[in-house]
Amino acid sequence: MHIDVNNAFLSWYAIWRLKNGEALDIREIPAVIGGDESKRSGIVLAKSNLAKKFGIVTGEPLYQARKKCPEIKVFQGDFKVYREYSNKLFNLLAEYKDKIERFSIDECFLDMTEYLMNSKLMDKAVEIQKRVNEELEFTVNIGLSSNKLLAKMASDFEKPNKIHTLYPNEIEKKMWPLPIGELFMLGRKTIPKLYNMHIKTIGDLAKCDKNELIKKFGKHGKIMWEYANGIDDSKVIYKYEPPKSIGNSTTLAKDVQNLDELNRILLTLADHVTFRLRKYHMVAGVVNVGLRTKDFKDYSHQRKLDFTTSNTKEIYSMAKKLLNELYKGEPIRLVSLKVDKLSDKNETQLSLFDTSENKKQEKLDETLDKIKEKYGYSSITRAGKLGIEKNIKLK
DNA sequence: TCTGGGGTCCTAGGACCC
DNA sequence: TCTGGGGTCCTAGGACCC
Repeated sequence: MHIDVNNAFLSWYAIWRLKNGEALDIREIPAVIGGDESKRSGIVLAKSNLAKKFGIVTGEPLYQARKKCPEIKVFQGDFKVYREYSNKLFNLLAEYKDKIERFSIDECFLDMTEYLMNSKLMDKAVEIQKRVNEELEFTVNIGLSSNKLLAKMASDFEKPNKIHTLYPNEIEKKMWPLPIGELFMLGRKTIPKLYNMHIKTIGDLAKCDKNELIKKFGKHGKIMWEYANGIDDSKVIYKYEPPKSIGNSTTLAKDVQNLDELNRILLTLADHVTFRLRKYHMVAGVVNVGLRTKDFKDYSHQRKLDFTTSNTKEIYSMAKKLLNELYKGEPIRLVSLKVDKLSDKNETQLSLFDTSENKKQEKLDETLDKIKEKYGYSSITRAGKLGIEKNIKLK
């Protein structure tokens, strides 16, 4: 069973507004959840059903959405609200299954094999949908099938508040007529290539020669052929999986063409990334710094550390080195910092160079983290950063 | 006032080893 | 008798997801 919240960010924000005394339900008007245009993050993150009728799509710039529908209302939303409602949904679902794969903030898979066997699966889906409607006051689409890919494809059929099945014997009728762009894992780069090969529907793709696709697209070719044929043997992953990488990036309100300023932005990112890393009790083995120019060219440098660490100063020191190698002096739109090759702190061998200076640094991080946990992330900051943070936004 | 932010996985090429 | 073959590790870039 795949469960997908309809217009998640917008629905959840709408409910939260109503609970906080607002009269207008933004689900009933042409509305979107969007970024902040003055900070150059003005894109559509979610849309109401009425906004969808105007052809507004997720990910497009707000100004384009406004061209499609001049009276569109834009709301900024609130990530804390999303997390709260997401948790409510997963707590409700936990009453049905201990095995839940949280696929994203608003999507999950449930392994309902035992219900599939005694053909009670549809009854369960109806019951879950009804409870979500009544108790949580939003709607979900539910997809049912014999594997994850088909269940996910099914939940994407007609919306909102619908339950669909897509069993193997329904593939030809329900999935093959759809345009290839509807298939999971076919994105904006692959679709035009397939179109050039006169492959326009999922059915066209399914009937292709598998080996030809592999020759042309490698591993991805194999996956797209299998998905088009409804083949997927992946399991519902219900165990906690620690993150493999942690990163933060920021689009700057104005392009920056100054290495010192980029370094200060990087320090802010380093503070944030390492704070999150330490919250997971993990250490990193690789540091990656990326830049996006004003023409949307992305480039990055990464380097392995001689040791693993979660210390702000050490990560920042490497990040700074990488930025200095990377930066060629052009106007920069976005700066990113990512740590990779993560491992559990307690399972990591102590560095041979675990000096008293390192211990002091670790103590400093710990102390600052505690203050941030207790009084809020921005309760304490660096003197050198005061005044520049208006060009950066971090949640 | 044109184009977010956080992730995972894959590929290609180069360095280096035996 | 100019330059094999197999492997690992590392880095840069890109595709895709929500």
